[in-house]
Amino acid sequence: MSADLRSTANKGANEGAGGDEAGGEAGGKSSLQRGLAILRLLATSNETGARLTDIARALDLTPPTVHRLLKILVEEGMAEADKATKRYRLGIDLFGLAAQAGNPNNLRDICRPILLRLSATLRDTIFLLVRSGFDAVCLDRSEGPFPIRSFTGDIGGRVTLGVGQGSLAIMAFLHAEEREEVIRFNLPRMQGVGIIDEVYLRTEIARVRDLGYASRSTGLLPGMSGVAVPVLDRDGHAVAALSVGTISERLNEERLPVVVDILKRESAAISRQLNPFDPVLRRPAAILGGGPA
Amino acid sequence: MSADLRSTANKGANEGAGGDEAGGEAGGKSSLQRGLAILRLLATSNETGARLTDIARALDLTPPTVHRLLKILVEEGMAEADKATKRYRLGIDLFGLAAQAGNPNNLRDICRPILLRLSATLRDTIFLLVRSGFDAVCLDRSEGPFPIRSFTGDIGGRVTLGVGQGSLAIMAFLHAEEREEVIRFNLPRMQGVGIIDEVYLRTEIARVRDLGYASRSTGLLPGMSGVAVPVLDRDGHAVAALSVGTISERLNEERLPVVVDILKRESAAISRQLNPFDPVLRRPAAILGGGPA
DNA sequence: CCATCTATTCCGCATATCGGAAGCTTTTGC
DNA sequence: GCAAAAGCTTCCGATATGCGGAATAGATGG
Repeated sequence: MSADLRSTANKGANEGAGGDEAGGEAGGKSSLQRGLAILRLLATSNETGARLTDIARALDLTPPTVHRLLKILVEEGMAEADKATKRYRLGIDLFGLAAQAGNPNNLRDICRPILLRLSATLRDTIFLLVRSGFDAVCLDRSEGPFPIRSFTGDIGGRVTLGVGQGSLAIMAFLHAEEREEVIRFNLPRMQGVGIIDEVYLRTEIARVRDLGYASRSTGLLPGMSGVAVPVLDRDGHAVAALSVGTISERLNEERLPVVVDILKRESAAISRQLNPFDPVLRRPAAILGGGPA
Repeated sequence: MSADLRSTANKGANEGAGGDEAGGEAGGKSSLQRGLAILRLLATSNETGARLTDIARALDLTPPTVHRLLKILVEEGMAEADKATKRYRLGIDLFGLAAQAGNPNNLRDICRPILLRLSATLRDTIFLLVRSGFDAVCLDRSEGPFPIRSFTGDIGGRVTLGVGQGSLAIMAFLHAEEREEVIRFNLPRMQGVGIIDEVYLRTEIARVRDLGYASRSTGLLPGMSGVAVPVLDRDGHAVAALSVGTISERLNEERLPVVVDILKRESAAISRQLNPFDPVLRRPAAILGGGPA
């Protein structure tokens, strides 16, 4: 049972009153927290949608409360009610919000064509990870055509920083003091999911720093492997990572250097776009060059 | 009955040419509304971030209130505080939410490669629009290399359904009764932005239905034009639209048929992916749970 | 070093929120 | 087709919750 990839990890540290333990589902007390809990719940059941009473039960709230909160959420565009099926889904307005979220320099937009290209070239799934606190978050993903895929990391999914090649690549290229902070905080969280031994972790980090990429054959899943390179800012610190997830056979001694080479080249391309001298013109923009298709 | 239907009515679309209207009014009354108002405000200032007092002033709230709400939002991962600059930004968790939002059948994932390909082929900006209530929402976008671009529609942006080629293409292929409902509701909203005349609108819709694509030379912006095709479900009703926005010169009599042809082909490809016989295997097939790439 | 602005804490008051109960609608079961 | 069950929505009083003024602490800048 692996760690949770979903965002449910953030249980508030505030367990004030005893209250009901049990499921410990959700919530907090403020209506804002409850509203957000509803949104998170909807996110997990968006394919089918959730009914009002389902939500109430899952979050241990009463129907009237859920009704009132949902009404607000719908009015605000954060949720949508399918009148026909009486089911609620996340609202599209959230989409507009998130298009801006946690996306420094429009990293996602910049990287998207590159991800597409990489997944087509390498025929494997490519991930774009960024750091968020003590986690790495999957900012984007592009599936390759290879029939066996690591499903790892839906967009928005989190991993403990240091677990997995992508987040290891990020960690290796953080500021030294930040890295120390992360190691200190994350070591306890890694129990059972990855590295337990601090010495080993530090050795790995040093190796990644040295090589410029992360690739450990002993993946979390038997038979699966990954290789990742950091995306560096102009100071040489990681802002993100490009990661390939595939079966171990496809990262053998012969192919690995090729993949690493390609990844590094694309990463450098991203860095270049991230650090233009003039931050305004981010696109090449060949003036008037556009002939008919 | 009636009351709760007007989901999308309140919020103005944010597409005025650069006119960014300060996030909007006071949050309302409930703390949930206020919290969401803060998120929306953060979305408009994400590049730079917003300070606590800025938010307080913009939303007409007191600093303590904003402070408390922000604290909750940060705890819940919906906002992030840059301790260094004392500025708040949207949190990455929003990203995880929105990856699921308003995205039936993972339309976005399916379409992304196609958008990329289209923008590369046509050298213009391609939009993917879906219907949301009485609006069309930009679900994705891929910029083409042509130096002059239609600014229309950031991701998440809304347009009144019926205004613009993309939303016209959707409207033309709705269920008849839905279309009537939309027309009735939207006609008043179109004053000044587009069609005012119901007869003309109906003529246009009929033409689009007939031709299978929407392309009016008289765009909203002088000199700019668009061409769009619907993305149909297996019943022949629109679930989305693919739209090209460019300058009128690039959609002349010679090129237009070519573009339309390409668009139609890609749209059909999307429809095919949308309507697999087995709706289950749409997802890549998760193998176990757990680790990052 | 003081002046100014901002972020954070505290606390009493009032209001917004909660949930039980009951009406109303839709679905289920027969 | 009817009765029963489940779900959705409205109402309303009690109370917890969130609000904002005032005060404190921290940052900024002259």
